Amino acid sequence: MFIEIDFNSDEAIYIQLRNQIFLAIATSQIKEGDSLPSVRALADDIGVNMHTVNKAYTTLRQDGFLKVDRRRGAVVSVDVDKMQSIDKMRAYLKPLVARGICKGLSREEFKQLIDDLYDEMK
Amino acid sequence: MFIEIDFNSDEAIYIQLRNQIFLAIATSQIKEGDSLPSVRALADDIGVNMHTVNKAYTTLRQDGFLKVDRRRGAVVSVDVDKMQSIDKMRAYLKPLVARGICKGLSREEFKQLIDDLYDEMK
DNA sequence: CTAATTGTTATACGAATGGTATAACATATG
DNA sequence: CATATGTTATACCATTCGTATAACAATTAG
Repeated sequence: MFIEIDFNSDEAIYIQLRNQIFLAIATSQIKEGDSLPSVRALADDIGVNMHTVNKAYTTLRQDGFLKVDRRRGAVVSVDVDKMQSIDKMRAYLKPLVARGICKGLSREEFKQLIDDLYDEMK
Repeated sequence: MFIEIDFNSDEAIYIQLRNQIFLAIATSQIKEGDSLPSVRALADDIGVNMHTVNKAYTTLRQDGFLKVDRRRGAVVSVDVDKMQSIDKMRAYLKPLVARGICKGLSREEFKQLIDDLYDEMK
């Protein structure tokens, strides 16, 4: 699989897992309609407990990235709600932009980062 | 003061505190060289424990936003290291951009958010 | 049909984190 | 000298994170 967990990170495992699934979807390594490994299989693969994977899947489902089909497992299915997505993103970005301004980052430097990351992923 | 804590938030108090200090510096409500209230005074003001404020101040100091002067208390003093700031910001932004791409946000919409937030703060 | 695998849920445990509560110390201020 | 400061230490409680079993219903494979 495409998952790499850093067990020495201060970031929770289920958060790392969630972020890497974001990344895999964004970079089309996983596509809409694809199934993810079962919680047990993935847990076994990356060497963590089943519940840790289940927690990642559950948050992804709640945030509208997965749907669970009894016969197909966890299927990538992204709910798109532009308004809500933008509102959430603004809330996430706000403290980061504030931090950046404090550190003297210009909006051009910020936008360059966005461009770089988009180029890296798409 | 300019601080408002949401005690029902799932975000840790010391994180909310830190973010609002970011915001206050970014919007020039607090300026380089200004002193922040003492940990005890601010704790008393917003109704939390001294140690919670101390934790926020400590992380702000470690991240180069404050310096502590024995005679002047916690003084706003932003260490600027462009390279390091950009590297850190890229790491913070990466999972957010991935999330945005999944939800169908274009890079223009992303940059618009950045512009909005900059306009709001500066 | 049977056995195995699936998602889901429940419970329990240990470790770490978040927040509170006192207390103490050295330094600086009035 | 008395007060307020930043800092540190300890203790306690609740919550979270991760792990460990276990069980259940439903679906799949043989």
